[in-house]
Amino acid sequence: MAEKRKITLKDIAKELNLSPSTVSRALNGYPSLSEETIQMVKDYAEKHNYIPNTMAVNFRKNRTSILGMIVPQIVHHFFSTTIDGAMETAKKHGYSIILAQSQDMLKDEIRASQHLLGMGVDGLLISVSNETKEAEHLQAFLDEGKPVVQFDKITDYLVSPKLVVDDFQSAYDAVTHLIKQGYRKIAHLSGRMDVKNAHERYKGYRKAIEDHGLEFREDWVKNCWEISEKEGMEFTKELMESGNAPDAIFCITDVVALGAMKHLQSKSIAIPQQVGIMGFSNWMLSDYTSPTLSSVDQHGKAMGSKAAELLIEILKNQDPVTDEFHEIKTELIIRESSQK
Amino acid sequence: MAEKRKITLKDIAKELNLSPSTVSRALNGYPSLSEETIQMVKDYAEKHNYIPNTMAVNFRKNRTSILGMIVPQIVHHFFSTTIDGAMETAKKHGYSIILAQSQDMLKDEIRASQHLLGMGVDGLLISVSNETKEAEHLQAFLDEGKPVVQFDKITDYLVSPKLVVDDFQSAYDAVTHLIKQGYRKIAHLSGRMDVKNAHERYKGYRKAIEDHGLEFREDWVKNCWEISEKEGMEFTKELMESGNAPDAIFCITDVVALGAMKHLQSKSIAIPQQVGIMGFSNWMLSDYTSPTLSSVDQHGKAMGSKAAELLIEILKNQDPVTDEFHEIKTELIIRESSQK
DNA sequence: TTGAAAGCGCTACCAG
DNA sequence: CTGGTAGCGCTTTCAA
Repeated sequence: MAEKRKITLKDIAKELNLSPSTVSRALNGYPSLSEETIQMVKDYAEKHNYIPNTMAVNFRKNRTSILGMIVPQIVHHFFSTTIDGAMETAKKHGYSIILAQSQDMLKDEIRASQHLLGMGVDGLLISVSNETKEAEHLQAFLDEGKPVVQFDKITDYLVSPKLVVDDFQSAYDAVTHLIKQGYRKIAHLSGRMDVKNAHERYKGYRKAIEDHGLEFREDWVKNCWEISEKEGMEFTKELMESGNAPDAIFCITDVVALGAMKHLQSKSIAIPQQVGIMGFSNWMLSDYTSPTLSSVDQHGKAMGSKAAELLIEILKNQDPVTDEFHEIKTELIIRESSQK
Repeated sequence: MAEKRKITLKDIAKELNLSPSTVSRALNGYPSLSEETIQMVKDYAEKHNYIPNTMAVNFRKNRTSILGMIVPQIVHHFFSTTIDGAMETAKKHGYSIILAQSQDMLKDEIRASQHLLGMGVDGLLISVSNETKEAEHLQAFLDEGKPVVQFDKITDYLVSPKLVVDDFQSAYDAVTHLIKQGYRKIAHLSGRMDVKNAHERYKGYRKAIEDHGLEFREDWVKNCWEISEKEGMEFTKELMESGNAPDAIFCITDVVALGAMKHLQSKSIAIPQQVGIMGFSNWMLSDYTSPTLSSVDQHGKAMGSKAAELLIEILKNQDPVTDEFHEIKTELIIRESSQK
């Protein structure tokens, strides 16, 4: 590989009989320089294709213009949209993003945090794993003066700006929609109750049921651990074969809803006529299933974008990291599976 | 934000009455040091939580241990799996990845390349945009001694290792499967003929048709430009309403196949009985459509992983960048849409 | 086995 | 308006 000797600031200075400082200033647009000097330097730099050495600049300024971003999984429609949004905004402000994933395991999240911290990222965007019940590894960022912004899956163990959708309200609205469609016996395939989003959705579900004078039954709530299609199938089977079959199911996320639909269809139970289904997250595939799946869109791209914006704002203004909450509006997407 | 003063190599040296060089050597495991010195330094570093300043190391060594990766889109099942694979392998070798997307536009690809080059990445993994018909912006990496590895969507304008699936053979096999199922009038919703993958698939389709003595008709080949569901619907409509309706359609990718299925279903044409459908790429949703969609899995994760491996290999051995081809095996996934 | 010292490329402070 | 210069933290010769 042919290494091409790169021209440096000093080279330009020597060639132009200027001092390195002057050249630096000219290139970085400082005010107190004569027009002609600036032009001369810029012309020369352009002509000789000068590229500043980023590593030297980073080193000197003690910053990298790189943000770290940790999500549970990259191969996941919602998270990939948040990444998309974060990258777009980061780019706009001259930042790059180094990605890492936790696979929803604390061990991996800690490893990734340390790696990113070691890399010298300027700040961190994170959606924590299901297992994250403490935040020492994140506090380490704050201790080094590097701000952290949490989004979607958050932990209260870290004082930092937090960006979420209103899971409670979204679930409430989704279930209310089912009720308005005439469903009366609504079950819930929920998630782990120690995971905040899941718990909020559960509360929203329950509140909607109770506000509308419907019966709340413990045995109509099933906790999915892996949030998988398989669990959706199995719990739906349990529900339907119990003495008290529901006439609608509100699912913690679309993949669980798919499992529910698969089971019902295998038993020739008509969706939405006999049983209505509501998902959550609005995965891309929800529009392609048969019947199409009603869901709640979380506007992942907007969320990623906003999270990056918050972080960059803190970076630019050297703001202190505070415990503020921000909300992204959700959108109820009504398709076939929930319309009687 | 409370900045905590980080301890440096010099601090350790002073404290231990050693020279910085000795400390550096101790920490980096040089051979010619006494056991006790090494232990003393390591203990001290550990105890005082010494973290080397990556920026200084990068600067000094003139490398970042960061790989650049450019894909057309991140929010795309196949590409997100390649990213997953690349990240996993990169991590294993101590590399990080900075992502960028081209949105399938040359302009954005060039911008991203320059950005990554400026960031000082050690090498580049890229799947080029549809518009990439020259490679100056990629050659710039090679000119600086930074290796480039292309994967999936490649351009011949750059001499570099290339990693692809055998689109020709995969298409040939997929179409052959349709023929064996008894379909005789097979159409093809193809892509842009100036995009290599698309052209290869087209050739595979055509060869399979001809090898089995079936009729090849120009008007059974429709070129999709955006590779969208909408195009899938429209071209399928055209095909079905022409005098010569096909009895199977081989689609350039799954999303086009979904469009085809939507149109057929809107006309109550039975899949796979009346018309068989074959996709390509094996998007996650192919397993959830009704009927489920047969497709070709490209093993994206393996591809990303292998691409990273090739790049890191070059980096480690300082190998020259050569024009070698590597192949990832595909897998024909037969589901309902293609089985009469 | 260890130390001294140079220097990577750049920025920023202090002078003039 | 411009120059001189120190120094960021680390690695790596060269010398001892």
